[in-house]
Amino acid sequence: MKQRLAAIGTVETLPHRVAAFLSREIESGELNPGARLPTEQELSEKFGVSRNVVREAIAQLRADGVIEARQGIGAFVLAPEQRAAIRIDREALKDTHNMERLFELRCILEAESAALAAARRNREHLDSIKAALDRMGGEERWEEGSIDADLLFHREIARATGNNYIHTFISFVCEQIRHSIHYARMTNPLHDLVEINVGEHVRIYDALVAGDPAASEAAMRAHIVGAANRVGVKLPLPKANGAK
Amino acid sequence: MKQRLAAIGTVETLPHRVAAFLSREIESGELNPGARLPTEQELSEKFGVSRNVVREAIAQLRADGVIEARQGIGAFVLAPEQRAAIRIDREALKDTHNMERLFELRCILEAESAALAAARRNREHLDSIKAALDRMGGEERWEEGSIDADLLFHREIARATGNNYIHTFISFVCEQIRHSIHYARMTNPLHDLVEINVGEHVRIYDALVAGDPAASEAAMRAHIVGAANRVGVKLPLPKANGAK
DNA sequence: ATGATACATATCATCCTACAACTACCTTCG
DNA sequence: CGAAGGTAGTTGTAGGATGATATGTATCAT
Repeated sequence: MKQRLAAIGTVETLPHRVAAFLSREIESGELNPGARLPTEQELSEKFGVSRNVVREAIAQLRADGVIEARQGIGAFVLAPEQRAAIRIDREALKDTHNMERLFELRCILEAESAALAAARRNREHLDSIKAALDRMGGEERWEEGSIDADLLFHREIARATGNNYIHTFISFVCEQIRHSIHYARMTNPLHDLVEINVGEHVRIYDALVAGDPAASEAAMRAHIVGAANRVGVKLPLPKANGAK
Repeated sequence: MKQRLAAIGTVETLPHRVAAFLSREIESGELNPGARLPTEQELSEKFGVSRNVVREAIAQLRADGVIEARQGIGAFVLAPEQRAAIRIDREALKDTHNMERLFELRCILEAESAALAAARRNREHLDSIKAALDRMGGEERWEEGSIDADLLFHREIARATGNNYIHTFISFVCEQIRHSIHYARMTNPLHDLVEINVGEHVRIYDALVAGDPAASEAAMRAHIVGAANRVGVKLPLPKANGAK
């Protein structure tokens, strides 16, 4: 858990800061696709860092498909759809509105995945899910261990779909929401009172055991809407009020 | 478009190769979470590259949250759920089975997003979608320009949800599928015969204009299942056969 | 003997210089 | 006027040097 906290409060290394700066310049439109970045030397002078640091920053942007560097010419901004990775800005997570959007995305992903999981889960999957459920029941409050169990519960369900990409995406989104809640709690301690609703989880588990896709989807949807509400986010989903 | 091709056939730079090697070692389980990586010097000797190259590779892995470097100690492998970015291995895209999984994920994302878009789209959104639709209709064959228009069509619908994360995720998944199909076509030229079904797109657009979430979702789902079939992928989705 | 302090070591973080590889542009020569 | 070649600028790679930080060890006072 110390690891986790260390990862959250990551020290801002120099290359990271340079990359974040350039990334925002691109995101905000100051550097349009096709535009050429300043040379590495210019950047190193501008930021007051060595060329090495600039290179590490550029290497990161290039790995993400944000820019393309061509030897002898320079580095150029690529179109947004050419991104090779999805990366979510930590700063943006501090905005409640973005947390709402994340919950919305999560609801879309997890609800239907729950239906898939219900159709494909096997004994081993159910056992893993049950184990996470039991760990969660131990504590009622929104404690670290309880949150871990909660996330594990959702990851295990995602794994039961047998689709590794679904697992990756759901894990990622859940983790981003975790961070977002983490920030919200720091600025507003009231959230400490929030509890994890075990009953909602049990209903999801039961539906998965029964192998009922529709019930699993409905239970998952209700749970995520409930979870969002408990942290102060209202989810205005059309599907939630029965556009079946 | 030349840019696009250049990006696909990206020259493998040394840091990229080192990062890919380490990444696979972690993915395959040879380096478990918590394990310590060799020192930068050891790695530079092992791969026969300068320490600078190793550092750029490590910077990349660290930015993705795959490893965590701690000054004075070393670099350690993090747990998969701590990843800060989603990145899909290009090699894996060459596997047809993975393409099927991607289509499944795409269907989940886009179907429900289409419902959201139907509820929230405004005039400007509809115009953008229509523009993409018109571009697509010009050519019948699966040509580059037509594919671009197709992807743009889907991106514009994702944008109409008003949720930037949904837009990002859908764009990303679509682009991965594009690459996957690209590879499939190289090894199996038969796929050249595949056409884009304009009718399916029109049905989606009409439902969006009508502002009908359920119809939009159904049309989108049917379209993606159809698109998957046309490239030789069968989607066994429970929702597809009426688990409403 | 024990505990605390200081030192040595290992490792990452950053900086610096140099050269190689590549590209665009300009010059020069036929 | 055209083409070959040279030159400057930029990224790619190499290697070493120094600073910052954590770990382990040795020394010393109590």
